[in-house]
Amino acid sequence: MDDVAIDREQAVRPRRGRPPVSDRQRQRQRLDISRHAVRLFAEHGVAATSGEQIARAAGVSERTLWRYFRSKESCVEPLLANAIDAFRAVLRAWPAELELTEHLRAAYTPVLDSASDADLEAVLAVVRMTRDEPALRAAYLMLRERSEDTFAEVLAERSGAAPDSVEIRVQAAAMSAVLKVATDHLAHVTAAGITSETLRRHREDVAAAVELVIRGLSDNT
Amino acid sequence: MDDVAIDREQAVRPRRGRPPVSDRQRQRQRLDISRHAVRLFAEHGVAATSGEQIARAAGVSERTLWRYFRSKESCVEPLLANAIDAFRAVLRAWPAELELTEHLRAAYTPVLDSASDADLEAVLAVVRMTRDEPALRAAYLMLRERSEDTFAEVLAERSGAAPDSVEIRVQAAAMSAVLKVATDHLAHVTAAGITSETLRRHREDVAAAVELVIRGLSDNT
DNA sequence: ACTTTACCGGCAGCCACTGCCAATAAAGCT
DNA sequence: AGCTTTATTGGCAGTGGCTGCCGGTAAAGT
Repeated sequence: MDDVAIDREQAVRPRRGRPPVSDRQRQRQRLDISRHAVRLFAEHGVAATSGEQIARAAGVSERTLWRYFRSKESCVEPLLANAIDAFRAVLRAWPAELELTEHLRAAYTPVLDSASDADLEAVLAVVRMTRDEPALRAAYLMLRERSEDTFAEVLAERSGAAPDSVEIRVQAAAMSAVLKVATDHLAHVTAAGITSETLRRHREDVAAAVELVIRGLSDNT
Repeated sequence: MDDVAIDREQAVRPRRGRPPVSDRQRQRQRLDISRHAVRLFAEHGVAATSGEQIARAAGVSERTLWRYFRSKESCVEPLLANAIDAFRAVLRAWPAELELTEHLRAAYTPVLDSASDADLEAVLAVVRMTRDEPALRAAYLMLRERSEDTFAEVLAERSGAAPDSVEIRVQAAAMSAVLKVATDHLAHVTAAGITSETLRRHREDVAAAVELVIRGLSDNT
């Protein structure tokens, strides 16, 4: 009765050897390394931080570091991805009866749900670094683009259009672009410190701009 | 009387040694290398193409190759930048009395002005490759973001707002996002060959989407 | 205990990329 | 025409990011 639940993949069927590390734990490990990497990047710069240093700081061998990350710069991904996921989660929770602006104003806060303020500070530090570190900027832009898929799913569900239609893709990309500009701005104005006022203003900016973009694009044809 | 004209830089003052290569010629050289690199990337993939191969194909030493490009993937930049510049030029030529949609419909053609059709084919090939080559995608996204500055200048001049204001940045980024999606789509549908019908449709898509984005965002406040 | 499966660390090596230096090209001056 | 000056080029050695490979070990089942 317990190994009958063969739904997909290899199901629960009793396996033989050592079980693979759970995705949960793997992501924890990646996030931990990410925090160390970002700190080192901020302290000494990306070029002056070696993979060996990151590995030592995180308490793993260099070999395993390269198993967890394909490049030095991609070490910042887990932290940034968490921040972006926070917005994706808010978007998914968008109730049908509400205008998007209202929902964002009520639910969107750039402080990560389960993470500490230190992570938010680190994320903004990375965004600030992307100004002078092209490799970091590239990694950041790649992450932002990946999030467009989720945006497209939600927007498609709302409008009834296909998630991979050009119209939906355009809306998702435009929304992502708005978030990028707003986040860059937030990173810039918080260089001297984060205040609740700047965060409030950021939420307001995002809510207003996203609404305008989506309204403009969905009034189509 | 002839070395008095010190306005800025070194002016016209008769210099002594070998003159530096003109930017014109340097860009020609970069473009030439770029064509070879893209061809090799398309034939064997990025990973299987070495810097030495690119250098040999372009007829320069490997050392000078690295002087012209900071990374292997950035060898695609000149070709892509030309294509993006074509749109920037169209945008700059936007006459005051015309709606943006009308202007784009009339003036925008993704065929490069002074370059051959082979270059357009190569550009679309690169965009197609970015689907499976993350490094190329990253380079592509970086170029697109750089073009946002020019977009912002033009849009700022139109609306009277500052080019680095959040509103203008949002418009420029959204416009860039629209172009990105439309270009990805064009690259996808032209995989089997370019027809004038697909190009016409592309122009139509871009004109319509850009207009909607800008209209939505500039009706602000 | 024994087998099986998966993660981990060390080692050797490839290659992208850089610093350094000698060689050469292209200009002006005498 | 030589000499001087400045800039580009190419070779060569070295660094470091990153990978393939392999043996050791952990965690499961039998």
